[in-house]
Amino acid sequence: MSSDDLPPEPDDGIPPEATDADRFTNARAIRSTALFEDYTELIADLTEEFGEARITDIARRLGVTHPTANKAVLRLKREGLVISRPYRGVFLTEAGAAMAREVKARHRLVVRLLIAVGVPPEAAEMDAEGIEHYVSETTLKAFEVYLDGRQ
Amino acid sequence: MSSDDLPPEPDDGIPPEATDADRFTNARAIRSTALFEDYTELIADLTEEFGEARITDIARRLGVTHPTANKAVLRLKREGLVISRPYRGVFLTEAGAAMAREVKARHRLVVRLLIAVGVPPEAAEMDAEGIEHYVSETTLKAFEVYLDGRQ
DNA sequence: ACGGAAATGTAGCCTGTGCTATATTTCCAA
DNA sequence: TTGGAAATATAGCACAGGCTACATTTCCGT
Ligand SMILES: [Mn+2]
Ligand SMILES: [Mn+2]
Ligand SMILES: [Mn+2]
Ligand SMILES: [Mn+2]
Repeated sequence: MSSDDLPPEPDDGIPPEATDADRFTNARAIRSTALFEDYTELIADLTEEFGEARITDIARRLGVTHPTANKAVLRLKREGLVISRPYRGVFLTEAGAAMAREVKARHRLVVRLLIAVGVPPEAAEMDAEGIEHYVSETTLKAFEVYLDGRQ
Repeated sequence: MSSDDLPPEPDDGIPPEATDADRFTNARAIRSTALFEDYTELIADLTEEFGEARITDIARRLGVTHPTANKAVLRLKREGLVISRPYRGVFLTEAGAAMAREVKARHRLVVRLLIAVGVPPEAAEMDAEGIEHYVSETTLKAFEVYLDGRQ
């Protein structure tokens, strides 16, 4: 993103560990996509429930005003994640649907893992809404293995 | 924050579950403090290492430019988390130090738990940088219990 | 069929968080 | 001691993501 993906480092035998800056830069990058992930997941839910996702419903479920939801949908549109016509519902594109599926899977897995290690379901749901966005593919796989390994 | 803390709900026997909007609103609130948490934690680290935290070091470790770090420090100052004089180092106030301690404890606990369930240490460190901010007190307690309950 | 209510859109404001370019200050080595 | 390099500050731009106020469109009950 900012510097090279993984600077080769002069061959001094030291493994190219992730530096502090790498970690923070990674977290910042994720932060900027987290909102889109929540929107696509929610739009998928609403579409399943009602056949379409209306701006008002999106706004209410997210706890924001509708102008805020409307603006976000414009950004989603610009990114090719949704399509919509004025005064009509919002629908996911293939890319948007793919993101929704991916996020939903992550969401469920995080909740399951939290509950498995003893977190009360209510707290697990609450915390997962933020955590889900920061769980890497590697970590996700580890969660799966852990959850499978205890039937 | 936005509406009441927990609306009592007309006494219909239904337990006042956290609604979707509550979860998203919670996540948004946390998102706005996550940056401060990272700064205070980092300033504590630098102060321990070098006796003070210089803007340049803060910026480098976070992977941002120094004007960005400088502006953030102004906000931290306004919030009473740090003190600093122009062209000098940045120091935590008591409130800032308290936040740093709290965040660092959370950070370590999250990393430990991730590793305990099988996440590779490298990935655990990376993901924890984002996850740490979204782990509630309840979840943290559960992590402690889980980690203690295995030797 | 139509008129008011509900939904949606738009304008415009604010703050946060990033950046580059430039000015100022401090520090250090000759 | 002093001049250039390094560090820090400031100005100003951009965009995200909140909000309120107001305009427009759609929907629905009479
Ligand atoms: Mn979420
Ligand atoms: Mn989610
Ligand atoms: Mn962090
Ligand atoms: Mn941290």
